[in-house]
Amino acid sequence: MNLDFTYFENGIGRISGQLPGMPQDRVVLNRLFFYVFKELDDVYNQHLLEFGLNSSTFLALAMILSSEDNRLNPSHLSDALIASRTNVTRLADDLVGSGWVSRKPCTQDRRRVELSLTPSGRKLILVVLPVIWQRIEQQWIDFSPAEIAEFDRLLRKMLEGLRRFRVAS
Amino acid sequence: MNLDFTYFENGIGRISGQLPGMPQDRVVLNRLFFYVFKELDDVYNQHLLEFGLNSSTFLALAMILSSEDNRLNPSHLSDALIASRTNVTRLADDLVGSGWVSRKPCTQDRRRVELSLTPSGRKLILVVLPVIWQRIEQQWIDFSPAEIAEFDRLLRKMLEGLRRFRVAS
DNA sequence: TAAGAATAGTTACATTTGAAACCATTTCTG
DNA sequence: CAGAAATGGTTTCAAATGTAACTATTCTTA
Repeated sequence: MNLDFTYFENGIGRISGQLPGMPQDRVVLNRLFFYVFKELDDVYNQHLLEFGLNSSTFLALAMILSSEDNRLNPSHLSDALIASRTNVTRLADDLVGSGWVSRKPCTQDRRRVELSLTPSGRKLILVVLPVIWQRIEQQWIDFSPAEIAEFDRLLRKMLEGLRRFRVAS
Repeated sequence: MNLDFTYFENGIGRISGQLPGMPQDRVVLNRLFFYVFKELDDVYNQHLLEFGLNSSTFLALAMILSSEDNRLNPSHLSDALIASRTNVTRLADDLVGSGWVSRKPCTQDRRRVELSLTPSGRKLILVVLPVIWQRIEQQWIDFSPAEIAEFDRLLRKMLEGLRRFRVAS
């Protein structure tokens, strides 16, 4: 797949020449976002493949590791991953099937389930995390701390703008 | 689906307290990106629904409109949309089925196909574009021109960092 | 405290998308 | 110029993910 942004930019430029009223810089910005996201997702899935993981399974393991007492409900995982509960059920099936996670009923609330890392799952994520962190540092190596802080600020501001902008449901 | 970023941030904070060496600000930045993207995609799909469109069909119509002579090959569309040729075939099927696009064989190169807007497709996209532009302006209303320019610069810089970082294929 | 509402997880079904294989055509190259 | 390689489009198959319906349990409230 070709990830050349110029196809889009040229098109947008031609429309802007024909029709008045396009907020061109912001249209480009929204679209640029798709390109960067696509690349980000692809690149990390590539890097995780060598460990038998993808961004969902990796993040799930990391979130269970980060939980108190090594226990996490599927619903919380669903929130942390921005994934449907359906998908988290399936994800848990996979992780249990791979022997990285155990699934036990919760005694306090019998509707719930508790996901925990098995020793093998814990070992895996503790190997993978430092490798991924190193690569994240590589990825951002040309950014100054000030640029990183500003990027963070702009992203959160964009998120707020989008939420205000949601269609009422 | 809950789009609360704090689930992730809390988890990442706990891991950082346990394991040394996490570039926390950049880890958060990468993840924040997923959240913003998800929201962006959702919101615009919501807004396009009232016209019977989604972000793919909308962008396809816009790209054909922007093409020279109102003609565009599926392959070019695939590049502009960052979508597989498989998917563009299907997209074209839909658009032709809805009566918005016509599909004709190309006389110069008989491997190719030419997608053009029908009068009805042209009418639709000319109605939708100004509406969407207005909403994009709303979405970005709190951003100064300097912030927009800086955001653009940072996104392109991030894209470059990611491309250098790709696994050799 | 009993009935209704809400929550947790799963299942069945549908949607979206891409990879790989395939055919037709065009371009490259020895 | 003939065979090999590349390109354009489609089809087949598979992977990923979501919605809605469903069961079991817990919470709310009249």
